[in-house]
Amino acid sequence: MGLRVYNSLTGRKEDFVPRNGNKVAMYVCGPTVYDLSHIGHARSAVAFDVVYRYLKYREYKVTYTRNYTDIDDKIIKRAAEEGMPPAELAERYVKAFDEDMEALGVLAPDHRPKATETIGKIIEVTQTLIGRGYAYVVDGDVYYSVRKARGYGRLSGKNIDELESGARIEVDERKSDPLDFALWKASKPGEPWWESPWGKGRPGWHIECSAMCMEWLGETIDIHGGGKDLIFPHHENEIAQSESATGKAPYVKYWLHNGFVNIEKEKMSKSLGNIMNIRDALRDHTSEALRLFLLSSHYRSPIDYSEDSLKDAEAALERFYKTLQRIEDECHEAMTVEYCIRCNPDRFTSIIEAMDDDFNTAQVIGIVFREVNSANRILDENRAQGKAEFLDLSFIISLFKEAGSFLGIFNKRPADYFKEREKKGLSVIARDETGIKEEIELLVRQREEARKGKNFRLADEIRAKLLEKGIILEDTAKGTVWSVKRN
RNA sequence: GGCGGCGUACCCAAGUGGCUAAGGGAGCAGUCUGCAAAACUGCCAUUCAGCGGUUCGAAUCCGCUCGCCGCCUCCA
Repeated sequence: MGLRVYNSLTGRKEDFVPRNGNKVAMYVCGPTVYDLSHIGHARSAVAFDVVYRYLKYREYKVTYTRNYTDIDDKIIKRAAEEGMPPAELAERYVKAFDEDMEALGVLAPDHRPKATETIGKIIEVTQTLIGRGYAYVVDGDVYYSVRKARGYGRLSGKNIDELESGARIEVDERKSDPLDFALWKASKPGEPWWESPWGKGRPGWHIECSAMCMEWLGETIDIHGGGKDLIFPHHENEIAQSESATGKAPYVKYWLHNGFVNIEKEKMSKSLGNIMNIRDALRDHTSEALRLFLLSSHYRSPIDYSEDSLKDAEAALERFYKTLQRIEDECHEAMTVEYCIRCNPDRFTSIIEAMDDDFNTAQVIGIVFREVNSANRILDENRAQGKAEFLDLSFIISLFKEAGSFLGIFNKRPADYFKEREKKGLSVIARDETGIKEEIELLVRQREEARKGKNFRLADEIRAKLLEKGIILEDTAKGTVWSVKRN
């Protein structure tokens, strides 16, 4: 059994067979950079990051391209509002997006082209479309003739005639059909522009992805990803453009679409005012908790973002890293001994089978936590019997490493995780207070003194006082450890 | 109106024809601990929105009903 993926084009899971041996060309629609990215962008980026990592893990030679849409109406509008050049605004949010991606542990794709760096190819494809009779020019605009496309509506399951009758599209008299869409837009005064055979103008939205795909990956590709909302019209239009420009079909062999992040069961939208930015979410929670939350459901299902979900994810992560820490402390050999992971096929292959089944990360996470439980059990037993049985533990460590390599979680040093956790936690209980750490540590030392003197009443008072502040104490063999309560 | 999806315990969430319905969070009890915490052990869905059908066998397939959501317009 190999990898199977759900293909939006056919509506079912299919065996994944790349077009050329083990080479995979993959393209994912990136953000339009006119504002900070929200957790919906995070979900798409993380979902396809896992796809990318897993394909490489399965030894495919993957070339992954994700674009930045750095020129469009929203960017121009926002730039005008802020009184800055559109290019500068776009650059600012490209940088912000990259920072967010790094925080989330999203690997950089092999190519990250910008629309504005691909104008030459966009013009070339547009010209080809005109030459082949699929597009027409009106007053410096160029439109694509949807009715000329073969198989239009196949991806989204739409029928052209029904689309037209129910169209809510503003009627532009210059288009010969309301369904036609712009490949090239003549620039209005004050807007950015590029020289073209049809005059000064800028690209339409859909064409840039077709052009960047061709430029960086080729005329046809294996995987194309994006959010579910891009299926229509964006991806439908991309297919029409690319296939009619190159004469090669299918443009994309496997279409993969991720589900939405909802807030209170409703889609995030500017009009509802319920957008959750990545950085706002990361103010109080570790980035790994956000990533774990995103990977705890299947990538195609809708997920509901809430503070509680993030807290649950954080609690789960703490459980994981506490266990890892225990192994490090109590059975260090397990960390260093090389264990042949495939020597324990039944426990290991279940994670491969889960991933092979359309990237079932939720199931893999379940398996990882089952192993967390085994590890703790072994450690308890070792403690009771005073011996270090590390072979099984080294298998578990290897399993964590393998799963972590394609999930992009579970692969920090425990100390680093707890450090980040502490930082986020402290910022919640004392937003601007400095010296809080010293204060806590002083109290902890005082309590240890009290305990040594068997003054348990004072010790308990100090513990209660700290708990009120949101600090939890744990008395371990190595001394008292404090941490910030989740909330 | 057209197209698509979903409904699994207190919450989140895997499982899509056949072993005891994963896992996380919360809760309850026990072990450990000065007491806690953590960890471990046990408990927590004879049942998968409801009804009917197919089948030796269904949470999983089919039909209907109810409820929720998305796309059809810029959107991850």
